[in-house]
Amino acid sequence: MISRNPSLTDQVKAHIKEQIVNDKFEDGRIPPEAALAEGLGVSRTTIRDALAKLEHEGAIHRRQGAGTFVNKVGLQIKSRLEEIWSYEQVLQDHGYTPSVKVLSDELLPADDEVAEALGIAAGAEVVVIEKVFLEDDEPVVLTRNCIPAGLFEEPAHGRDDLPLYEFLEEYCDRRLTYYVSEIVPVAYDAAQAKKLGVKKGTVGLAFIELGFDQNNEAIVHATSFFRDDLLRFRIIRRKSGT
Amino acid sequence: MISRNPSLTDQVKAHIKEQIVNDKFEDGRIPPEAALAEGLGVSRTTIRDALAKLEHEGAIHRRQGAGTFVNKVGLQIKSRLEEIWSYEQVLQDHGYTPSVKVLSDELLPADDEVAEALGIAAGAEVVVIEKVFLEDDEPVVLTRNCIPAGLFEEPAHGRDDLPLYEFLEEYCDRRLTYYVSEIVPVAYDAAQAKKLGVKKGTVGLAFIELGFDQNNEAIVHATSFFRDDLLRFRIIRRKSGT
DNA sequence: AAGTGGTCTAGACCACTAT
DNA sequence: TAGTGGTCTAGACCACTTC
Repeated sequence: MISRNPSLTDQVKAHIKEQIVNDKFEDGRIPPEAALAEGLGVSRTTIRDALAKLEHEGAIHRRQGAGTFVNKVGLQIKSRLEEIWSYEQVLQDHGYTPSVKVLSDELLPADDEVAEALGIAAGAEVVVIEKVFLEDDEPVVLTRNCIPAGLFEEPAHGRDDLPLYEFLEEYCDRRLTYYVSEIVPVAYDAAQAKKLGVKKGTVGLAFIELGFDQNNEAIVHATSFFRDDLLRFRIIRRKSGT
Repeated sequence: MISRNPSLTDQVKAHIKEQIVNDKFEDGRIPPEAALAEGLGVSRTTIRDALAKLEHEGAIHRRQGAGTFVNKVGLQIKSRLEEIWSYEQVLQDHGYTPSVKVLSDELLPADDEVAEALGIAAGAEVVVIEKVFLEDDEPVVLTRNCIPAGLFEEPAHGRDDLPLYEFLEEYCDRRLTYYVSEIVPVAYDAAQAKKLGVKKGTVGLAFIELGFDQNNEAIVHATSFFRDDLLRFRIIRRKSGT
């Protein structure tokens, strides 16, 4: 029936997700795992892996002994904090048509905090790209990315408007795999407020984060500032055997 | 070797985690899955499930073809946003010795927002418990929980200082299984500032959230306010095939 | 070429829920 | 008691990294 890559599990997941969003399951009840497995000609393990992913992102709810059900509340959640990858995508998910404006793209000596986080010498050069994401000329997100200059094999001319992970893949040959993000409430200073189109002192959310590549090396220090009146983040918090 | 409950997977996970934190693996390299499976007398699936959980919480890093490694950065993260369950635990993880003070415990008519979120009639009665969590008499977290009065089989006398999930299990016979949380930056008003021991207008983080039970029913509406100078949240953000 | 993690299968049994 | 999801096994093959 199906080809590899994306994996069988991901194809099954997409298949079930599609049926969910198109409301194909009566009473919000999803068929038993055994029935799904037989119906799609795959093993129950594959079905379970797909359902586990759907449950994790809040689309379904499973109860041992009872069954698997569509989770209406979870389906409504846009911009799940732990899954944010590109701000263009976040804005699109909110129904906006996003655009991006590069405010600056400079080679600067790293300040101490950034240098330590990236594991480079204090004062070593970093490429600093400042961007703002807008919808209909209204700023929603302001970002500042610092990338060690040593990572570049050649100067990156003019493509600094690319999503960061594409930019890093293109010019540094590194794949961004995860961020460790600190969530900080801030009152915007004059400079930030101007770039975000709000009054000085307006309250907003900031991410201070470090991005790592496939070899678990820190490759980017990023700070992002958000318009709380235009974009809010949600997250599903579960009990977990830490 | 081992008994069920906690599951084999969780026992294996705890076993490996212990070796990680005690630095038993040379060069931060974790043995191949096949070796772990043979060594512990379990199947490779069980090992993989345990490693998947450890990777998800940031303790390890896996690379196809290369191996499995200890993730020093991830290990240092306390208070991972998506895993917070009791604030006592959060404060303990930060090395504080927490205490809790109940500010109020009343039966009130629900306001419209809370009533709609909980799916009860506007003005229906809710039990409202306001608590503050402290370390050395210094407030760190302020919470306000609203529980539909109809969930109580008997009045809950005096045990409102219990962690919320224990309280709900004890008096309402419901197990809190997950929260959907909205993350909001705020400037504290006079009343909030006084309870948190900060100046009016201080910036902080708030959670506005809805807690669900094992049957996916909303059972509690909660708001929490934090002292940003004493407690910060972190999260690992990964690419995920949504 | 050897060794690693990633995907998938087929099947067994357990724990829990409904009726 | 029947049916559901949860755990675990043993084994096959694939994709990728390392040497």
